[in-house]
Amino acid sequence: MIDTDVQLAHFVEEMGLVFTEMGGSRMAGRVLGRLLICDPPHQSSAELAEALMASSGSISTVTRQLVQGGMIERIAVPGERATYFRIRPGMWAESVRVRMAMLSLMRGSAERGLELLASAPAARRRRLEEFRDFYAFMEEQTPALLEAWARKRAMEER
Amino acid sequence: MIDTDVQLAHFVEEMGLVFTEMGGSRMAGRVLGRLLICDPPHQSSAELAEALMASSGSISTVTRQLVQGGMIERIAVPGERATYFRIRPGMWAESVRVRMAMLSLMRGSAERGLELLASAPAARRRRLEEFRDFYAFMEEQTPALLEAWARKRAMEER
DNA sequence: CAATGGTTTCAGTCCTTACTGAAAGTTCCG
DNA sequence: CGGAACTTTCAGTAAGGACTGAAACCATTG
Repeated sequence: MIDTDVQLAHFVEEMGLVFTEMGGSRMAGRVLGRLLICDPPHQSSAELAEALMASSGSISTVTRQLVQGGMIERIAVPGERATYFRIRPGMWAESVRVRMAMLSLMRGSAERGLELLASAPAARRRRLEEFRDFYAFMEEQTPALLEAWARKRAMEER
Repeated sequence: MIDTDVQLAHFVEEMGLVFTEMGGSRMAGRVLGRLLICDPPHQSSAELAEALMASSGSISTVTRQLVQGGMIERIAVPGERATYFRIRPGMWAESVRVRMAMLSLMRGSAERGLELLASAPAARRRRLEEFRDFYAFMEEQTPALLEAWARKRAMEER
């Protein structure tokens, strides 16, 4: 039916909004949304621009960001000028790894704070210690979480 | 020494930047940073405004947000007009719970997408299924993670 | 090597949202 | 109850970043 298209567009917009909610950019969410539902699973910049009614410029910047972030990848087809993009296999695990970098940013700040209070009474240091310990804990647990996900994936797939 | 103060201010600013990086607001990061290192551990709005060189207005809005998000709490002292704020015990676990709400937002979008492709071939649905499964998995694992953190905390403390 | 199809770059515009400052509101005290 | 200390509200401003559109760039084909 014809209004599947408009509903899919709606889904894409929703992804844009959810992404802004999570601190990302709207267009990045839209591109990912589109690449999640399109058929075939790869799209050229021009196709994305058309489908999302966005300028070629913003598609270019946002695809670059997503490629750098490991969320999507470029595909080249011999005898074609266009370069295509598709969801990168394993992108979800990758998104967690990216997030993990932020965890260690936080932990770093906590540690720098603790250095400043190196000679302060223990009671005053406690808040920062808990802060640091929490992010250290999260960082520590993340790899196991990703492994569990990989195992689950492997089980279900084959 | 006197330049501890300027270094602490530096820490506070760093927290502001890290927070923007994570999708929060700069001032929220500054307030949390300040509340992590200040002595005593509670501060009035006016004290925060002074220490952060911010307007009383922005302190008011940002403290409200942080209270609603479970990051800080209000303290009232009898016979005092000022209301004080301090880091809420357990704020780190709370921050994960807040984040978990976003996970379920994402899963919700994935599910709505899948409904749209209900009658599409399995190959086309696969990307969305992985998307949904991933966030479902994360949501599922989070409580256990928080319990592990709580246990660790309890062990070390007493 | 010119022409065409496609992508990137970049300067400028627009939109959003954080922040300010002043006025209004609240709470405690004499 | 009037006044002082403090906080919240709100309209307006400022700052930052996303997006556009046009021009430059690159690659493939005749």
